[in-house]
Amino acid sequence: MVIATYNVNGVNGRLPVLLRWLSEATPDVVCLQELKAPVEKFPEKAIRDAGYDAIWHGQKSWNGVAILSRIGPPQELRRVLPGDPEDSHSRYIEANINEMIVGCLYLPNGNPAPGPKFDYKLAWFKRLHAHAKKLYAKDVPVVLAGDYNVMPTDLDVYKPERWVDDALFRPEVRKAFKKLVAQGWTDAIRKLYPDEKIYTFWDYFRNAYARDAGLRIDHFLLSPHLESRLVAAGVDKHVRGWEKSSDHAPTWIELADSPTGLY
DNA sequence: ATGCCGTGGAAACCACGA
Repeated sequence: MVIATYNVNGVNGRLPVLLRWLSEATPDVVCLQELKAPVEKFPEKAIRDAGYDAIWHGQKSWNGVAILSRIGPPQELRRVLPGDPEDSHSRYIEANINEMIVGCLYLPNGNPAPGPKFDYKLAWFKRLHAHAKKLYAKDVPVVLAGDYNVMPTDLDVYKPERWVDDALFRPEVRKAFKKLVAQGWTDAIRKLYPDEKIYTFWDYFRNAYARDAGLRIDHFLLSPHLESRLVAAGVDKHVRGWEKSSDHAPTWIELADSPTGLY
């Protein structure tokens, strides 16, 4: 089974790219971020025609997350990260798919830092930490996939010294990610490739993609049930080179069949 | 060091992204 995460940067503007990648890669489950579309403008029919059931949580102009599946309809568990009734951003959606919990998240960018946006990012991280802890305690297969807007280590940035004061790389944020993983989660890409430079994002400007001036900010955190089944992972980097591409590339993991064969 | 590119929405510019 292949699970992917892809920050599409506008699901309607990128629809041809998304559909092309879906037909080429045929992932079983896909977490999308940055739909940039209200709930009623989600391209449900095109996604369905591509063979996917979907749930989504959008809002006008910004944010927005979705979970696609071609192995059975995602059963929605929640569409809000608990802990702040005032939070109006659509940044989290969670589903049960064949006895596996899939959390799709779009963590706030946080720039400029310091400032209210950075405070919001850290607060969101704290809520994610609390929720992830509860999910972990369920002792069931869980994957938390999405755009974390964090480069966990120096290896995840083309030029770390340039990013030390950025909200994606500041010590507080790296520490928050580390603390989250320390609950017992596995960073899937790093588990398989502990020493390799692997990026999931390249800026649109300054020729970043051609220079491979990238960042690794899209991650999969796996509970122990799924970590034991992890057989492959990668980034569909070439998609970033397509016309009208998002600035992120689709990132994926492959899991061996479960012992029960259910998922 | 920097929004240089790109999106969406409103209004012919602005907010936002990483």
